Formats: sequence, C-alpha cells, structure tokens
Amino acid sequence: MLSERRLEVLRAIVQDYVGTQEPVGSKALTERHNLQVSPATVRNDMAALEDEGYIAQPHTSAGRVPTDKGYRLFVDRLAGVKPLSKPERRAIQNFLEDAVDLDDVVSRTVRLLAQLTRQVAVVQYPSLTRSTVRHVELLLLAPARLMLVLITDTGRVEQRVVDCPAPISESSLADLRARLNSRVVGERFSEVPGLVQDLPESFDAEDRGTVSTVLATLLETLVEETEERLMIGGTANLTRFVHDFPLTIRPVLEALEEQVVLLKLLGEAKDPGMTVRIGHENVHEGLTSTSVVSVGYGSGDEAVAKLGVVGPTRMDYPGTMGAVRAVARYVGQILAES
Amino acid sequence: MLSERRLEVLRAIVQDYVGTQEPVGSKALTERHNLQVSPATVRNDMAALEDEGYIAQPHTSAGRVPTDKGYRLFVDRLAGVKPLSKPERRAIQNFLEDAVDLDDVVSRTVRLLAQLTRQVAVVQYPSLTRSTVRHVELLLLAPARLMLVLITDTGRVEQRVVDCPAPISESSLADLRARLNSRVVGERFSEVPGLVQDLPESFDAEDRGTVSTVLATLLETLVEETEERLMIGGTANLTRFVHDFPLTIRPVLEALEEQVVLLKLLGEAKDPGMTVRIGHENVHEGLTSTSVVSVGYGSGDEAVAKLGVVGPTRMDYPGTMGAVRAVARYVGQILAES
DNA sequence: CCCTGGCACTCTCGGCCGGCGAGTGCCAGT
DNA sequence: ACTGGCACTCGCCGGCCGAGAGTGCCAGGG
Repeated sequence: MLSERRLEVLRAIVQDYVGTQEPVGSKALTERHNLQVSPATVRNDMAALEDEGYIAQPHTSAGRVPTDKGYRLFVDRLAGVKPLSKPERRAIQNFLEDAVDLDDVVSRTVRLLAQLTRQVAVVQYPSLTRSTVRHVELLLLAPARLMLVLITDTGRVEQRVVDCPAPISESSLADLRARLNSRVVGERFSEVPGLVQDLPESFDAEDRGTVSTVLATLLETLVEETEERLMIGGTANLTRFVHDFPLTIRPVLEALEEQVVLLKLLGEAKDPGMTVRIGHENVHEGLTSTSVVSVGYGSGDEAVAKLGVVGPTRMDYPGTMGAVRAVARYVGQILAES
Repeated sequence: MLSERRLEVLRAIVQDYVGTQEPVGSKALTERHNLQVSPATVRNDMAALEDEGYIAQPHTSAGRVPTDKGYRLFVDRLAGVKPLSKPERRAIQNFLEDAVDLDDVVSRTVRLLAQLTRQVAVVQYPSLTRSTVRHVELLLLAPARLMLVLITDTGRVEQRVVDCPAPISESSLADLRARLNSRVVGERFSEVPGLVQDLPESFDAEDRGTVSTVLATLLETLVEETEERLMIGGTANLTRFVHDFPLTIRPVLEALEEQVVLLKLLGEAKDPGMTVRIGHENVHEGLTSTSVVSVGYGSGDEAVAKLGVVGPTRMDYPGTMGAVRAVARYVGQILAES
C-alpha cells in the first residue's frame, strides 16, 4: 500500500508531465507543488513508485514518466472530473441548439468535442436498438419493384429497394402500408418481427409473396440499422504529437478509418457512465499508445449511443472527462427536445 | 523553347525524383536513363531548365528537384496516363459490384482509390442538380407537424420535419401528396419551383398556409441537397510523408476536414475530364504543397459528380491519373446499372 | 523510523570540428 | 555542340567534449 504522500507525488508527476510533456524530476516536483519535503525524499518515493510500476524513466538519469498503470491509478483515485466553466457550457449549448437535423447534431457534436479537447472526437449515431418505428412508407417504382422507407423516432431514415416476385397493385400496396403501420408504429425494433409475422396470411395468394419479401426486407433493414454508424473529427489534432511519435500516428489513423474498430472500441465500454481506457487496455494494437474516454448519451433516461475522444495516454484526463461528460449531457438534452 | 533532349532530361528528373524522393544529380541521370550524352552536357541542360524555372536545387550543390512548373510541364506534355493492368481493372470491377446501396458504392470507391493510389481519396456523392425527383412523401407526425421525405433517382433520401401554421387533416394531406407527386415526379430539381408555384391556390384557405410551408421546405431541401456531400479516406497515407514535411501535414489534415474546402477544390476543376492541380495552383493555402487529381464521373453520359485524390506534388502522376480515371469509369458503370 | 543534505555517477543533449562525397559551374579542347 | 577535367561548395555523418539534469546511495539528525 502506498502512503498518502506517494500518491500525492504520483499525482504531481502526472499533472506536470501532462502539462510539460517532459519527464519530470524530483527537484522540479518539490518546487512546483508544495510537498513540504526535500527532493531526496521525493526521490525515494519515486523509486518506490517505480518498483510498483506506476512510473518509469525513459533513460537512466532522466525524469520519470507515468506508466499506463500510473495513469490508471490517477484517474481511478487521484483525479476528479474537471467541470467546464459556465461560458464554456453556454457555448456548447448554443452551438448545439442551432443544429437543424440529426446529421447536423452529430456533426456539430464531433466538431465541438474535437475543439474542446483538442483531440480526435468520435460520436456514434443514436442507436436504433431501443428506438421505435415512426413510420414505414412503401412506394411503387415499377410494377414489381418498390421502395421501402423506414423512419425512426430518432429522426433517421433508411430506404431499400425491393424487387417483388410478382406485380402488386396500388390498392394492395396501400392496404399493406396501412396494416403495416398500424402494427409497428411506436414499437421497438425488437418487437417488430413478432408483430408482423402473420401479415402475409391476410393477403390474397397473388400478393402473399410480395408481402413476405417486403417484410423480410424490413426486418433485414432493422437488423442492419442496429449496427451503428459514427462520425469522427479532429484528426488534425493528431499532428500535435507527430514530433514525439512519428511512427505511432500511422496505425492510429488507420484504426480511426476502420469504423468497425471504433465501434468495437466504444462498444467495449460496458459501463453506461464514463469509461476511460488507457494505453494497453485498448486491445486494438494500433491504439495501445492512446487513451479513449467515452460515455453513453441518450435522449431520455436511457443511453442510446456513445461518444468520446481518442488521444495520447498523456492527456489531461480531468479536463477531457469534463468536456466529454458535458457534451454528452447537452447532446442528450438536444435530442430529447427534438 | 526547350530542345527535345532538355524535355527528356526534365522527364527523367521527374521520374527519378518521384521514384527515389531524393534530389537527382547529373551523373545518376545519365546512368539510369540512356541519354547518350555525358553528365556535363546534362548539367548544362539542367542549368537551362533551372533558369526557366522548371527545376530547382534545395541547396547549392545538391541534385535538382522539379518545381510546380516542372511538374505542370511534365503532366501536360511529357507524360501519358498509365492504364491499369487487366487484373487491377477486374479487381476494381468486382469490388464495386458487391456494393449494396449508394453509400456503399461511395465508401467502396473511396477505399479503392486510396488503396490504388496510396493517397488520400475524395469522392463526391452523385450530384442532385441534374437528378430528378422520384417521390415526395408526407407523413403526419402530429396534428400540426409533419415529415417531408424526398427521394431522388440517384437513390438518396432526405427528410425534414415541418411545423405547420395550422393543423391539417389526413385527407387534405393525401390530396397534397397526390398533387405534388403528379407534378414533380420525374422532373429535375431546377424545374420544381416553377411547377409547384400555384399549388397553394387550389387548396382551401385553412390549408393554404400549411401547403405553402411544405412547399417552402421542399424547395429549401432541394437547394440544400444540391450542395454536395462527400466522403474521404486514406488519410493514413499522409503519414508516409511525415518525415519529409512534418509541418505540412497538419494544414492538409485540417483542409481535408473542411468539406467546404474540398467541395470547392473539386468544383474548381471545370473540365469534366481529368484535371490536375499542382502545388500552388491550389488556392487553399493548406494545400499548396499537394497536388489534386480529379475527374468527373457519371451514371450516363453526363458527369454527375467528381472524385479524385490528394497527394504530395511529388506523386506518380501517370499512375495516379490512370487509377483515378479507371475508378471513375467503373463507378459510372455501376451507377448506370443500378 | 523517516527525512535530509551531500556526493559521486550516469546519461542525454547541443555544439563543434573535420573528413567524405555528391554535385555543381566553368573552361578549354575536340 | 558536346566532352573531360578540375576546383569549389555544401550537406551529412561520426566523434568528441562540456554542461546540465537527474539519480541512487549513504551517513547523520530529529
């Protein structure tokens, strides 16, 4: 067990290192933080912290640098979340309020997060697993070809072209449209399959094939749309670290281009509250020298999706966590209003 | 006027420099290309080329490097477009054929271009200026609130929520939906305003305000959607140049995040055929050390949008142009089929 | 037992120097 | 008009050195 002062030393090391980006030595520590002990004492503490694996020295006789384990202890026990200032919060709210549609909300959120944290921002589109059907529309494109449009309560619209096994009349289609909507509107996606299962039976034999095809496509769309989309931004912020790790930046950019990777990254954080994954805690090997701060956000009491930032392990955790949390809160608010 | 051999020397310099990324000297030139003259002669030619501004030396007594003007001459007069190999073309076709919808086509195209050219790929979504309305749908969300869904012949769907000045009945709405569609379906966007202008007059006074509001929203959507969206990819390829210009990469990444900038970039190329903008020919200051190769592509005989790549001025122009042209061709083909 | 001051040691970093080699410009000769 | 020769210019690389920062350890004192 580490003494109180040693924890304090670790905290000081993390803070200084994050601020200066340079290994921090014992003397500098005692000067900048009023630890009330001599450098020699701090050195002993540092040796102990190093034994425990919380800090490391890049080269013999250089200052110390926090390890992933050190950052972990820091965020878990030593640091709080730094709330944003009132003007900042107001700016967030104003900026998000001007959004005109869902795409705009997400894109504004990404820009906001990237700017606030000066890091790479990732925002998942609101999830559809918990969302409900607002409307299903069917349009005849050709005698045996129609378009299925699905509108969700989160404001997303998806369309699919359906090739029918047989031509269908406008009246039958209107019939199907009406019955379909009366059954599924307002229902959660997961409920839909059970609700439409018996629909084909109530149609004439000639239309039954088409109805089945339409329903199959609808269910398929629901499933596909449950797989999330996301938007990223602020990659230019990565260049701030180019001088330090020119060779680390490439795998990060590559990972960021793989939506699958990012979705998994966000998805891994099971906690609906804030999650911080530090360095090697990220399984994807391109991201082992980055940290990910993510949090769920939602339009109501439930979290519908996640957002977060990706940055170097040497990030300002309290500030970043504060920004992420605040943005998530306001986005949820905006979504609930619309 | 430059002699034939001097042009040949310039071509050799460009080719060697692009290949090696290092300033090329007179001796190396005579060895690698069989110019049939001595290094001394080449030196005289190089001095002449330098006087004319086609090449420059980074430092006294280093080899020569092409200038923007040199590259310009190279692409205009000295280089052809290098066609892709048959296996490459087949791979492109196969990869694009598997696309399931428009988003997928665009996303696959981006990945393909980025991979083929090992540069940053930019693909504009098919333009709507020349496209036509396939269907307009109106859905009642609340008594005085409805959703407008616009479907285009390129397969894009856009939706807007409309707040009406007064409640509207389902029957009036159905009436509006039918009349609206009978007028605009199949028409080009630019024609729509004139076609719907007098619609409000044919409705009862109570609905007239709502009809006007709906029409206004529709026209607004048409205009907004004429402003293009685009997708980019392959930014990780930028890191290949990080060692050479660590400070150049940041403005490039920033520019790439600004859709407006990219749209202007693609839009500036008036020629529907291939356009190459080299270095300072790009007005955006972040991109003055990059070249942009772009070309229009389309589903039929008309170009509906552009695609291209952004890379360092020291790129393999013939190869890049070949890849860009081939991809554009196949995308056009795929779009025409679907 | 914990803290402190002192001290010798290690290593990085920046500057400096000198040699090497690539590449050049010029000139005289064919 | 081309070529070979030659002197010259620099950038690059490796080695060297001194400064400075930081460390570990030890002996002494509260």
